[in-house]
Amino acid sequence: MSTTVPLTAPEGTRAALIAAAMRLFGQQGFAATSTRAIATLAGTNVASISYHFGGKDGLRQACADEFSRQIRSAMATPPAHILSADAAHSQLHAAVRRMAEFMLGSPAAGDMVPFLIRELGENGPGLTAIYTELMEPTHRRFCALWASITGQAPESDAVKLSVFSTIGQIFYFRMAGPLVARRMGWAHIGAAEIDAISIQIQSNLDALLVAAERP
Amino acid sequence: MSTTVPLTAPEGTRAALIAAAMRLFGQQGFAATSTRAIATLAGTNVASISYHFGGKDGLRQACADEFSRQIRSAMATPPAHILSADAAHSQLHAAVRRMAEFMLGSPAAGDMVPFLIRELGENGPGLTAIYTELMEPTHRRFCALWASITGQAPESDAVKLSVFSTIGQIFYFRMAGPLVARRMGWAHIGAAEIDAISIQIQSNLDALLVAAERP
DNA sequence: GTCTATAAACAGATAGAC
DNA sequence: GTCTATCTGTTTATAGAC
Repeated sequence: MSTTVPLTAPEGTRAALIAAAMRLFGQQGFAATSTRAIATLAGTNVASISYHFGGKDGLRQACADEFSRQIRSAMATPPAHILSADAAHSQLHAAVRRMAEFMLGSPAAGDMVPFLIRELGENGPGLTAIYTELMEPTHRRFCALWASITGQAPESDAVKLSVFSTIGQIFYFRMAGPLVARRMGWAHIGAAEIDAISIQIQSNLDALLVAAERP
Repeated sequence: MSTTVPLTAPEGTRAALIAAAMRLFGQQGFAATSTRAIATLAGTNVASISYHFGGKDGLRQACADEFSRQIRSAMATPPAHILSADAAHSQLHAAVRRMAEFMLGSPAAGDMVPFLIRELGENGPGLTAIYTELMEPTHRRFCALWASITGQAPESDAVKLSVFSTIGQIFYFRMAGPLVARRMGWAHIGAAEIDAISIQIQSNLDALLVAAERP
């Protein structure tokens, strides 16, 4: 059913294995994916997995590392100096919108978002690297923007939980996508549907910000 | 690490198998769980799985059915007639709070919530039954309450997405629990932490309702 | 209905040729 | 570095005794 997007241009067996594993882990989950299937998709043999990564677990970790690496290079971290409330508001909106479109519009994200979702659902070992290198900085930056808007303390529990609430909506709509589509009467989740969800999340964000400004 | 709660009082091999499978599927996922482990935990033999359920897949479906059955009997569906905005507001708050505590405070929910989370993450076949028998009615009821409060059309896209946004937060805090705890500096998610999350979600709910009332 | 024993396929890891 | 062949253990499913 998924459009058979070709794997990333193979620059060596090692990279091909990571690309193949990321796709299959994301589609079927870690336990359900055999090393043989990975090797076949990568155009190589099973033994190369042990050679390059020490085993299936090592390949999983390598996928998580590659995930963090690609996302970090894709998301240039802006300076995020002290901002006016209005500027922070625009930045936060843009960031949330970008994340929503990235998470929901998988074609752009390739095989990485399904992999992340699986790893999150399975509480995989790769999450530690992804957390420290990607999630924690992102969340911290969102909190800083949030605080610039509402005047709250950036690292207060209230701000942290509010940011999690917003990010959580994005993740939920991604994970429960099929169920949401069914309830909404959507045949599938295309550009229009992603737009509707994204707008809803941004509207929710504003509602939360307004409430936080007037406590 | 998890407190070794005894399985539900074994009333026959069939029930014991379902209880054991629900726990192991929830803890490790479907693919990572062997039929032998299930049979051992259930105090029976592997062959009984094929006998009673036709195979591992049949057992998974039986778990999903049992899940829906238990939740439906636990959640008596109130009449939900036409309500004043205030009454609807109280009911919606109570319902969201109950769901949050149920989803986050797993001991009360036993092995069912982890199973549901796994099934959701894996997009398992059991979800169809769970959706039609549990999620759809619940979501519909929430929408009705929401509409009674804001005056919107109960089955409008805006209301449906708003309800999903609220429910989604609960699911996210459950799924990403370990990550959230780490960022919050929580050693674990106990009663106090569940309370903090629940209060946050209810506060978010109010913010969304206020925004919906004044468009 | 329950169980033991076994079948047949598959898993991940590795030895060793090239 | 890459590959074939193989080892060892495990998987689900089933045959057949009780």
